This record gives sequence, structure tokens and C-alpha cells, in this order.
Amino acid sequence: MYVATASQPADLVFPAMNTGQSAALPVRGLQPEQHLFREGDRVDRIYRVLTGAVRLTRLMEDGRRQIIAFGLPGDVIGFPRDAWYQTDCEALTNTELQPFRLSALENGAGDPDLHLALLRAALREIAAMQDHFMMLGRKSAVEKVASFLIALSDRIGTQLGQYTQVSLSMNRADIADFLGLTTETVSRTFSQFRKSRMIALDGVHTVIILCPEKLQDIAAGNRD
Amino acid sequence: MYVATASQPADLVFPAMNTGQSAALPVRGLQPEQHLFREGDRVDRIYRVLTGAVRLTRLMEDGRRQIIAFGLPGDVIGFPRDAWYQTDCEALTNTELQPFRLSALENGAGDPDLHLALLRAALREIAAMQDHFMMLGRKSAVEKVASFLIALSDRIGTQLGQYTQVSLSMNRADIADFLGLTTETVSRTFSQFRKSRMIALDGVHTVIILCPEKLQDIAAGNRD
DNA sequence: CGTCTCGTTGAACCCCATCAAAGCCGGTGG
DNA sequence: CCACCGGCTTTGATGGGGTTCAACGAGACG
Repeated sequence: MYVATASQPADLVFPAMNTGQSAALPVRGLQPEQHLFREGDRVDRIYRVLTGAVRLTRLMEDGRRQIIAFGLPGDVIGFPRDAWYQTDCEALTNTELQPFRLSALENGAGDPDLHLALLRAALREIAAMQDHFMMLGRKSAVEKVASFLIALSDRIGTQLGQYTQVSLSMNRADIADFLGLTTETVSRTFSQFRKSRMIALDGVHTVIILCPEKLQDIAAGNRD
Repeated sequence: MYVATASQPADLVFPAMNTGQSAALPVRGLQPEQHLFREGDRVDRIYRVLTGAVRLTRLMEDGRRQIIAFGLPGDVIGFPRDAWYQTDCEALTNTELQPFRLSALENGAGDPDLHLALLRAALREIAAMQDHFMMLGRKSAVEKVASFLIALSDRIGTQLGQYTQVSLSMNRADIADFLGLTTETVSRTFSQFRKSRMIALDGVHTVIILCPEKLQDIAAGNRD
């Protein structure tokens, strides 16, 4: 999941998935906390998230953690640095993934449609990361959290009456490590948004967006 | 330029450049401050930096700026989001670039070697951005500046007796906007490194790395 | 030599991290 | 069924790293 990147319908992006042109690999399932791969593992597959959510993380020796991305339905994960995975990847919830051979990305493996789809996924990833840069480098805490909620709302929000509801598959620490903040700051910012009636919480993992316009403005830096 | 990503010899990465298999486009030259493209321009070419340096920047409405990357010799720039450039790109110094048709990335355009080289450049870009994330989100100011100097030293450092010399083609504000800091903090950190004899300055744009080990340790967070 | 831009240094402030403690579940076992 | 436990979340108090505002210095260029 990258901020400000709306997903596209999967059947447009992945035509080969539907026509069955390529020898399909069986869908891979993951339990919460289960690793799909770890930093330094040799790459043999890349994956498209079908359902659920994963997190891609990198660690420093002293334990500092940065979440590079959340992999949500439609995202492609596992792009290699040379021949190795460069992040850890673990499931946040029950997750299903469609594996692809690395050769499908590198030379098409006889399926030009799939090849182009994977290439475009890589380009979307580059584009999405660039938005994330601006957020990490130049936005304040409230702007970061507002951006995050808007992006999640666009990706996995569901309509609930006139409002949009977002079910958070990650905890506060994950959000903090994604945004370059601490859990305390994330929590305080949620509380602040709640008190100013921009969001409501239904349990800690469900956010209801009450005023997306205000959140959007804050995310873009147009107000405090 | 991305932190901690060493360039590879250009003739390995771009075999097609040497064999002349593809209909080569003429080299493009840029003066300092001259734009190669702007955010929102339609993509028709992607480019490999041959000499010089460019900066890729994104702006917020209120003027806040984030430098996504410095394009140094060997880097490929201009990867599109759909059909549009997603950053501004302008030259820092006199710069020469090798243009490629977008089709060379998308379908190979009859040159499989070039196709694979551009794809790998895109994957390297993803890998390099992930290092940058850790730096922006989780490193302190001194760690950021140390990381930056080490990365620049690896990419464009020249030997000067027993020391490595780095010629900075960007100014302090560019460095600050790359690292998510202010010019004042960058300047103070340079001074701090100079006082502790880790670097020396020969004019404001030339850094001599006196103690790469210490800098490396600081960059990795192993000391203060 | 004057001017202008960029870089450096200083002082004060503030946002967010840090440290600490209480609250809130969800799960487990008595 | 309920009491207890443990992890996650929230809230509070305090401090510090980096920003902000300001002034000075230093090259570059005419």
C-alpha cells in the first residue's frame, strides 16, 4: 500500500490471470504473522496479493524498523534486488497470494500480457514510493496520519451509510513504522482527529471517516 | 542517486548500447538549471545519465520540496506513472543523457537486451528507494548526512592520495531536501564532521573523506 | 570594489520522542 | 461465568533534536 495510489481493477491489470495463458502457479495462503520471505532470501517468485494484507519491512541492526509498504489486494510484491528479496514480508491477516515465476517479469516467459502487467506493476510501485518520500521527508505528524487514512480509505474503504469505513489490518506500531513516527504520536493523532469529529473509531481497528474533505486538506498541507 | 546503491559498469548493464542493436537516439545535453521534463509532462523518452547530474524533485503546493533522487552517471530516470512523468527533472551541472524510446522499456522494441537492461534499472530503482525510506523515516540528522556522504563517495568519489574526494554537484538546500532536513542542519552537521576530523572541505563543494570507517559506522547507527 | 547568492553560526522555540502509568480489551483457565 | 493476565492502546509529563528566525561570513561575478 502506498499513499495516493489507487488500485486498478485486477482484470485490466492482469489480463493473463483470466485467460489462463500462462501455466498458473497454485495460490499461496498465509496465516497472520507468517513470513512469505525474508530479507536476503533468494528470489524465486513474485506475488500478487489477492486477499488480506502483508507488510514489507526493513530493519536496522539496533532494531529500528521501517515499513516500506503494506501489500494490499492488487499489489505486486517481491521485486528483487539482483536475485534477492530486500525486505521481510509477513502477513497481517489471513492472506492469499498469486505467485508468478520471476521469469515472467524478466523475459515474459511466453506470456507478453503477463509480462507487461508485471512491468507496469513495477512502474506503479516506483510511482507510489515517490509519494511516500514526500510524506516521510516533508510532512508533519498530522499530515502523515491524514494522508495514510485517506490512502487506506481509497484502497480498502467500504461504504457505511453516508460514511466510509476502513478496517485496519495493522496495529499502531505498524502505522508508526510506516509513517516514521512512534505509536504514541499515531495514537495521539487519532485521538485528535476523533475529538475534532473527522473520524470515529469502532474498536481500535475500525475507522469511520466522517469528514474526508478536512482530512484531505490536512493531508495536502492546506490547513493545520 | 540513491543511498547505498553502487552503480554497475555501464557496459554490463547496457549491452545494447555498445552493440548498436537498437536505433540509437542522439545524446541529449543539458545546461545547469535546465529542465529535462516536468511533473505532468507526457512521457515519450526515458534517459540514462551519461555525465553530469540531475535532480528529480516533487513539490507540495506550499513550496515544500522533496528531492526523490539525484541522477548520476549510470542511473536511468524518467520512469512513468501511466503515461506521465511524476517528478520535475533539472540539471545540476552540464549533463549528457542517452534517451530511449518508452517502447524499449515496455515491449523491448525489437531489442531484448536493452529491454532487460531497462527492466533491471527499474528494479534497481525500487531497491535503492527502499534504502532511502529507512533513511528518511528512521535515521537522525547525523546518520542521514553520513549515509549521504558514504553513498556519494561510493558513486562519484575520486582518489586523492590516501583519501577519497567527492565533488558535490548539488548545493546545501538540495542535500537538505533529499534528506528531509533544513540547510542549517546540513551545514551544522558538515561542520561537526569537519571538527571531528572525519571530513575536510576544500571549498563548499568539495568534500574529502578523511575517515570513511567512522562515517560508515555513524551511517549505520553504530555510534553517535 | 560592490553586490548577491549561498553557506555558516547563534539563539530560541516547538514538535515529536521518550519515559511512565493507566486503560482497555481478548484470551485463558479456574 | 468471571477473575486474572498480558499485550496493545491511550494519555500524561518531560526533554531533546531539529526547525525557525536572524545575522554574519565568504566566494563568485560583474
